[in-house]
Amino acid sequence: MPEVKKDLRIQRTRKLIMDSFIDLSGKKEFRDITVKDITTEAMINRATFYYHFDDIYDLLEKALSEVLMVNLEGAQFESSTLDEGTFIKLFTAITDFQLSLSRRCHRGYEETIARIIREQLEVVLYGMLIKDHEELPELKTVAVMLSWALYGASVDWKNNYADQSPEAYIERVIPYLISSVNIS
Amino acid sequence: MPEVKKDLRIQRTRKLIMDSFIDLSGKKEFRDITVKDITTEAMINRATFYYHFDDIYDLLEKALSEVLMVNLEGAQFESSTLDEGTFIKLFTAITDFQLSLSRRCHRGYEETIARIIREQLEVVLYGMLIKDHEELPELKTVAVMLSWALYGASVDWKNNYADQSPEAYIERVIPYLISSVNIS
DNA sequence: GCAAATGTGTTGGATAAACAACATAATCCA
DNA sequence: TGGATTATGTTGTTTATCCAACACATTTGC
Repeated sequence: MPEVKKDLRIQRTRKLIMDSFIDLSGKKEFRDITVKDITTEAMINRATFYYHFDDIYDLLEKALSEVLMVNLEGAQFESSTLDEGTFIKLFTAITDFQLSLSRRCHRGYEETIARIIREQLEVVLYGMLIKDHEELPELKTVAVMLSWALYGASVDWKNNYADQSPEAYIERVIPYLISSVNIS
Repeated sequence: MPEVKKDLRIQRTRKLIMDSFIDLSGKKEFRDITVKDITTEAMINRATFYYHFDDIYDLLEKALSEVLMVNLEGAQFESSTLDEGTFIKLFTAITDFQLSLSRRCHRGYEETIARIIREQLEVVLYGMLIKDHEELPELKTVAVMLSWALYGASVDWKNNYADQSPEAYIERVIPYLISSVNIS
């Protein structure tokens, strides 16, 4: 579904850049990482960086999207519908992702990260919803709302319930969530 | 001294190939490694492999040379003359290298490996000899003989003295070696 | 405060590397 | 054995990447 660029050089170069960036993120804060650092580490020319990304924020965005997408694909959302089990898996994928981020200091970019997570969630959720129903504009909105809900829950879990497991946190709520939606 | 190719693409591609080859060598025997394996792992086109290397044996040769050269540079031969200390360091560099090889199964290529080690040694030894003397054809021959001597000693150590340290093995002999050379 | 140094983003021309296609050689396995 | 599959090298064309140079912003340190 993401338009796959096939030229091996493009795949390889993007991988080198992303890997270098993730590697550097483990060593210093985002605001201390320069394009020069990344291209030196990746052994590519700086001009080549700009061939693939608008700037370092564009890279941040795409790198995070990709990492999150890998997490989500681990939940095999593509082959499943939106039942309780996949709902829990989605939630833990988000919390896992946020945990891995918190170890790599992206302070000051919470807004960006939040948007990335929500946007990806939205795509995944919509993909699942149209398996049970048909393609409707209303389902787009449902996906938007559920993505905000899941993201908000992950923030709440991190701030107030980090002592219990993400699974426990979300399982606890699901029955009430379903009934409250059914009522309306 | 090795003609340094400056284009970043060349450096990067060679590194990718060499790293992939060394990586694969840790997983399977040399005779089971195909060019396809290497290029797939390195994410480069097979034709590009042949742009840099004649064939897989050429790669074996250059990869081994490079690894050995790194070992030898660790001994800082460039800044030193041929005294007892550097002699011992050279010897341990060789035995270290052979040990690392024995963990990666290059069975059937002992001849190639032996030649690579001797040729590299010869270059390094000659570089040291002309610091104490001047550039003479005779010193080339001395370098040849010493390189054979050191290599032969490393084989003997591996076969018959592996229970003692390389340092002990070679230190033990150096006094006799020097006097026997002085006599003649 | 102001140089000097370092980083950003862009360009045009040169070149390494991808791709696709081919012929041939080695390997597999029924 | 023999046919199928897989690996080896090679080639012409296309394209991604390099390089060098540029103008401009940001940071650094005296």
